[in-house]
Amino acid sequence: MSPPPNPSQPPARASQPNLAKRGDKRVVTDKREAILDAALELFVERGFFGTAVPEIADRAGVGAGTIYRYFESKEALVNAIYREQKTHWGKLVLADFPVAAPTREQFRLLWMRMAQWATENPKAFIFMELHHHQRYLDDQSRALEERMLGLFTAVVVSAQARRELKAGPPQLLMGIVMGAFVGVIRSCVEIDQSLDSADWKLAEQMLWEALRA
Amino acid sequence: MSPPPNPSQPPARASQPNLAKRGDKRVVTDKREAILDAALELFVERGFFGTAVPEIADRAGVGAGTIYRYFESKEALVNAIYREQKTHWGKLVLADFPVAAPTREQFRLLWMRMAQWATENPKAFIFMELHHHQRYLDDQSRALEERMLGLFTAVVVSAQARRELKAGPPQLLMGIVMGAFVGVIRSCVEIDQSLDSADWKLAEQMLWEALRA
DNA sequence: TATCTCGGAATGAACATTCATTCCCCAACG
DNA sequence: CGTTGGGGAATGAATGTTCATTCCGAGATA
Repeated sequence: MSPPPNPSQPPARASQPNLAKRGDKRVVTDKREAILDAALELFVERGFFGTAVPEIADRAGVGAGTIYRYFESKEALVNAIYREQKTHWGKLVLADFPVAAPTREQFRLLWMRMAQWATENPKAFIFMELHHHQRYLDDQSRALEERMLGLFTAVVVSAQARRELKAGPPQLLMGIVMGAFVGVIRSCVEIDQSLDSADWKLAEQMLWEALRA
Repeated sequence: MSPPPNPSQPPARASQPNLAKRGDKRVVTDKREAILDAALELFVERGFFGTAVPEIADRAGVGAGTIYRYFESKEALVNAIYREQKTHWGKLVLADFPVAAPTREQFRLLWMRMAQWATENPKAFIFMELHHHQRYLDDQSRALEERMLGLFTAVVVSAQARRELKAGPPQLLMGIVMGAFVGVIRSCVEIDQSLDSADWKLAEQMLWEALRA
């Protein structure tokens, strides 16, 4: 019953700085980060169950055991990635959201921010899409998902109230937009080249025409 | 080296009718069908690697070994499902396609047929979407996919030539439409209730407004 | 030297697949 | 009409493999 190293708190954060004097967190973060990156890629390529933990270790350039110093289990790892990406995404997309702006502007902003983020992190986007609602996501991840969904729903509902969006189940409108967005990402990930900004604008225009009242 | 039963040819078809006099194929088909159905559901719920073969057997109400009388391997099983569904879907959606009709009509027809099929077989639709481009799909399945994609691309390109659809990469337009469609399906599978026809029409209208020139 | 992180072989559980056996159907026979 | 035997379908325990997780010795740090 001797307490094992606590994996939810990466070694360095728990102890005193074990790194170069200058408050340079990287020595610590590096491995954790490498693991997260490798796992993200592999989960996207092969799925959660299709990915073996030692594979993740190989790609991250660490030993298999090391993963368990940073994460309690494979499941904890996937949840960590999910939450980290979702949070990051949410912050970027919703930062300073112009609550009072016309819906047209709001939509353009959301779409373009999403496009930017997804262009820079296409794998991360696909990851979130893929793992959405999977049974290995824990309550905390689900709650996060719910919360973000709620934010978007509120925006949609209020825009509908102002008659700037078509009436209809908010779920439906959001499903269409998010689905289309994923479709766009896929259409470029599959070709393995990123969309140019003209294409993104075209897509934005198309979706707006779909949504507007 | 004694030849094992050939799994690609279900037992009954190879031998004399082993069933009730009346040319009733069901005794044979039943198990194969039950396996396909169970596997489809489980693959949708848990993914390919997340589903254990004996689980499939349980849900199908057969012994684990029986699956291997009908399919060479788990991989062969998933490919069989994929091809069967894709083919079925293609036939239904593209039957008597009105090549000369206005694009508006063509789109309405395609959308509504897809909606009907997906409403009747939501799991099948999600299955196809999920397994699309996975590495356990074999060349034959991929080729089928390509062929169907080609058909749709041709329709889009020719409609663009007639200036009835927006100009832009056909991949992009198709990605948006299919993505949005999946989004709609998801929005109702997740709520676990099927969309009513008004919602389907609304979605169709929205997407058409996105596409039209 | 004392402490702490790492790597990767070792471990036990779970899995896909196999195969010896059972079960079922029916035709032949008494 | 009841019994019996053959043949093939079905089964599920057994098999070898793969995997998530653990463990321990080796280095690094101080």
